[in-house]
Amino acid sequence: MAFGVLVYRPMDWWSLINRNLDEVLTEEDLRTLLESGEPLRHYIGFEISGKIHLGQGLVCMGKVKDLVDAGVQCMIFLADWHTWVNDKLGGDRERIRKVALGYFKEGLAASFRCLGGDPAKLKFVLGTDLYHHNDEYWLTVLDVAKNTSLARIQRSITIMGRKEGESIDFAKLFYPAMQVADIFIQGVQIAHAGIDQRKAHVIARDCALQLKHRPLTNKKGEKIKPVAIHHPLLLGLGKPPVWPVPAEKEKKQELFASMKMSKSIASSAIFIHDAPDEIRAKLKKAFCPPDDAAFNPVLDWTKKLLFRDEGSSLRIERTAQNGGTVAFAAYAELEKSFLEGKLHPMDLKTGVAERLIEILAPAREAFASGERAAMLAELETIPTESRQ
RNA sequence: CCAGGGGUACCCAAGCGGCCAAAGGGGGCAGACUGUAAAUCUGCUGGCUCACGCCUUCGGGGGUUCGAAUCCCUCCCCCUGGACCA
Repeated sequence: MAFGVLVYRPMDWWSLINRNLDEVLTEEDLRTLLESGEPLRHYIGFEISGKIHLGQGLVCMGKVKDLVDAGVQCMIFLADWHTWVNDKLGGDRERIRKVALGYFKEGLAASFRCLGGDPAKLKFVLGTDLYHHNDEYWLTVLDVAKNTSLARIQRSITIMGRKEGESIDFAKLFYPAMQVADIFIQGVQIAHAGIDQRKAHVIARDCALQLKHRPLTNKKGEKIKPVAIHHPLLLGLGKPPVWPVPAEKEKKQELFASMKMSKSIASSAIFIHDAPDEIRAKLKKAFCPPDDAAFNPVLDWTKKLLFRDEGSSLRIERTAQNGGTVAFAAYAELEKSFLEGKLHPMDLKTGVAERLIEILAPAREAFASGERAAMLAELETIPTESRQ
């Protein structure tokens, strides 16, 4: 649904922006923003780390779609510098830049099309371009650094997919401050990422009112904190490292992070351009306990990918012997049926696979041949991680 | 720059002159069992071979030896601490 002219309808904005999220920091600040009537700017940053999986292609971009529909100016930040600092893609800056503007940009655009969006409405920004001849940026990095502590930066390196306490080179300590500075230098009121990026956003909010050089301000010129919105992560398709999952909430959170879809474990993830048979095969191998809904990747995906929109439905073909074809009009209905044993895991898997194959058709076609196929082929020859 | 500890197959980790293609675990793959996966059990898991066997591996390079992952030299890298700057 295209919005030729922006229509200011705060309550619609609210539900679009707020839905399917793990958290909003804070809801009150978001409300204030929406009611201000100011044009809203959003950003989400991506490390250029390899193939685009469904968490990035459908969950991240799904939220971007909501924001675009709500009339927010959305920026997709291609974080080539961060990628280099984090030793991804072989640590070659020129190659990273090339993949960012080639494969990655094209892949995110194709993902956006899978969601029914028009990529022309997205603004892609490359880190290198943002920082070029921009002393203000590095000033902002230092301003952020002056307003947080070393201990806090060290704790925040989990945003890089690093373990707390892991030995790292010093450059990596710049990463969180750079990520925070990206928000302020671009003047975005809405910073968006997965819940795993929470620590960076909390630092941004905590130092927002102290910044001297590039504070975020409202139209009255008052300093404000950026609103942070965090979408959930998808579960990886494999069995959780600890099973059964302990009941304590804190442990659950930690564990959930270790169970997220990871592109370094190929069988845990599906990529936007995977072939139909790969999608079927990966789902067939997925962990799918018939009596657990909380840590069941297939149900998790069903809920987050197939029922993200109100009014979604899922049709599952079954043989007459297995109960015949069924359709579910809501996730809750499907989950109930599954837990009652009326919907067999294998049938759920094939149903989910077939629907995903449909959804991903635009991305698959985009990368099937020509220039984009070449970009993908080239990417696959590059090691994902390495120290220079 | 110094001291100490390390670098072994996809990962962790034993081995410390021949019996080492290299124990053990994990992971992966295949099969059995389940209308899925998991769990459990069986086999495979450097390359080429049906196989005997051959070839390439133990951070890089160079030596010693009939023979080296194992000893010596040298270089590189990682970790812990120290020194330098004061």
